[in-house]
Amino acid sequence: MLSIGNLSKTSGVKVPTIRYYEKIGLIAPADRSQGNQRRYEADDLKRLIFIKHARDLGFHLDDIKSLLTLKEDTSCPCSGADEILTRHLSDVRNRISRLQRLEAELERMSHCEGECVAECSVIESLADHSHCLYEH
Amino acid sequence: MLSIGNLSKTSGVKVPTIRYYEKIGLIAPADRSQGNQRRYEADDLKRLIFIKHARDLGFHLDDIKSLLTLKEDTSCPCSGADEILTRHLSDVRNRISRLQRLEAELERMSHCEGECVAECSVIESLADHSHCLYEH
DNA sequence: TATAATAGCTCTAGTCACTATAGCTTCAAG
DNA sequence: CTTGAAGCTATAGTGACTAGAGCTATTATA
Repeated sequence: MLSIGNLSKTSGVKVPTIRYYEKIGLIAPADRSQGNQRRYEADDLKRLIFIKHARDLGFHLDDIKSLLTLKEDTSCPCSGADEILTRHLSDVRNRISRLQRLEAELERMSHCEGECVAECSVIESLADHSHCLYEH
Repeated sequence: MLSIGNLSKTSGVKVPTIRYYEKIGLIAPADRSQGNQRRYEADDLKRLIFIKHARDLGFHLDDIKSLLTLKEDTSCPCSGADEILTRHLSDVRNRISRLQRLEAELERMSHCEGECVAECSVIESLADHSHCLYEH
């Protein structure tokens, strides 16, 4: 039997976040002690670690909910899980390439040599889109 | 004299977003027509394009506010602008490398070959952190 | 000039995934 | 038995918008 504080320490998920997950129905309402405090078991910890792990990997709570449902239902083929992952992976790749173009742009803008703002390349670049390397 | 709709079209910033920017003080309250509709001039368009541009590059509104202030004050040296940019650039680089580690992890997890969830590598990977390549 | 469609107005609430605060109660250690 | 840490609920705030309701103004066409 774990208190919410211990569950938090063991899982790495903050206490208010655990309560938040309960509130939105991502985890089941916890059992309560006589004094109305939450008490958890090993299974709850497992579920929370799964969630933590998926969040660290950037999955949305919605997708995590779906993954947990798939996990529960041992009969159902896992193509659903694969689809969620594939979608997420392509999303991540998208974000990477957008950020890399951004990086190039920012790199190019940086290291202003002007002394006053009138000559500041940073501000000039931001003001005038036509200097840009790519469309955005 | 531009209506908010035309300002929106020309700048690429959505109408409600323009009103939102006014509300939070990022742009000055617009002049009004006799019928109380917002009317804009060339300078307002310039400022909005600056903002749009900086947002596209991922700057926070707070930083954009600072950049606009620096832009206004033509006397002040632009090291402030350079600092904001440098900070943002390192933030972008951070995000890129985190996403790349993520990508590797997701790639490794993907293409589940199991038929039922008990064998699904995606779900298994999420449940068991010890399979991971890096700490997260 | 009349009318209808489009655009604009304000205000409130919702999004996502938490985080912070206030004011209270319970628990565990000494 | 006391004290301090941990727990409880409920509400509000974050960032950067977005959506909706219910109204008014402008503009294009008949």
